[in-house]
Amino acid sequence: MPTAQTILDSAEAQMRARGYNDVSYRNIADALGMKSASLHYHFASKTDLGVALVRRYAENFRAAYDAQIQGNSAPLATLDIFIALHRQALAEQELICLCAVLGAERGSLPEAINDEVRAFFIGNINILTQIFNNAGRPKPERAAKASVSALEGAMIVAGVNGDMDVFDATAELVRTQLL
Amino acid sequence: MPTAQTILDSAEAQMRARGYNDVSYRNIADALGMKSASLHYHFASKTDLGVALVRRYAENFRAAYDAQIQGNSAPLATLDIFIALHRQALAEQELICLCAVLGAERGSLPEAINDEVRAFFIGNINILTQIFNNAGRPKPERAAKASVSALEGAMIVAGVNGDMDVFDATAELVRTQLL
DNA sequence: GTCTATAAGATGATAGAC
DNA sequence: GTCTATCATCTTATAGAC
Repeated sequence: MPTAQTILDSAEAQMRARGYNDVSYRNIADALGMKSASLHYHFASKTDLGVALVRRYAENFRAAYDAQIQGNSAPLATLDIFIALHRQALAEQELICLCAVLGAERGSLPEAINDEVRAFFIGNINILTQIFNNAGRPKPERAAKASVSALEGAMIVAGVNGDMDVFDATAELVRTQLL
Repeated sequence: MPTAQTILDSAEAQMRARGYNDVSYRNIADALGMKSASLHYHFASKTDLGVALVRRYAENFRAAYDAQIQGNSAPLATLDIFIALHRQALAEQELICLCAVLGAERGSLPEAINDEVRAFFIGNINILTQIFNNAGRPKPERAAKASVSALEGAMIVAGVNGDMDVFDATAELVRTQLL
């Protein structure tokens, strides 16, 4: 595996647990048995690292979604795939969404990173708008905005409370929009 | 106004915009025209400051809620007050909920602070559980968990996207549970 | 590509004068 | 209560050897 990818892997895991500002080049280097100076060869600045990280995160999410929807699934089945994609890492590794973390720290982040976070949210809103639209729901974009918000918030509250039922109850509310 | 309160005021405004880890004793002191050493007289450690901050935030929220519900309002009217309490600071000052920010940074915070954040979420879930219960809704606690999650997430996504409609669309979804 | 060495600045925190 | 002065440590980042 290319070193740049292992750097992003470590950065992602740490930032999803502790936030952008608590993760340093040293933290990441230590976790990989490297020196912090070496990381600057792959990502000249922390901003570069952050931008690359969110971009990869969004691409991976989209790729996983595209791989799981087989052509013309029913809207509810497609929504359940979208929900499951959010649920996974939270249940298995207690990791919340990278963009929920970065979105909460927005005021301290370089605008280039905020732009990528926004693109992730808008991309997900677009995915869900299409699903709700296919189901013939009125105002599909508003349903999509509410769904993205609910699921992002659910990861944070479920994480703090140590209660996966918080996530599942929220997912149920999101699903009612297609029932 | 007591100095301790003005310190908390500045800390709250800054942390709700930039996160816990990007706000320092120096930042707060500068904003107040003081020296960082002086802050340690009022809050010996940053953990003490954080705990006091979340505790005051939860108390203020609860007091504002109690002041606005007049005795026996209808469930939907009461829910709208709860929603409006979340909407205010976001619309007027672009400040998201303190506990949404701290919840996102959970893995880097002292456990004493995480405990206060959890108490805030549980307190709000209890408030909403009572509202949904009064309305005769089945599984009122699950509706409450979903509502808290949705509103916390809505503040983050609305903030990043610069789109208050994200919040309002989410609030609408929360309200459907009483329609 | 990775290292050592280093820079300039920020951080939470303390001691002690006023 | 607030200050000056100071501390040990951490931060992002660079220069240059290997």
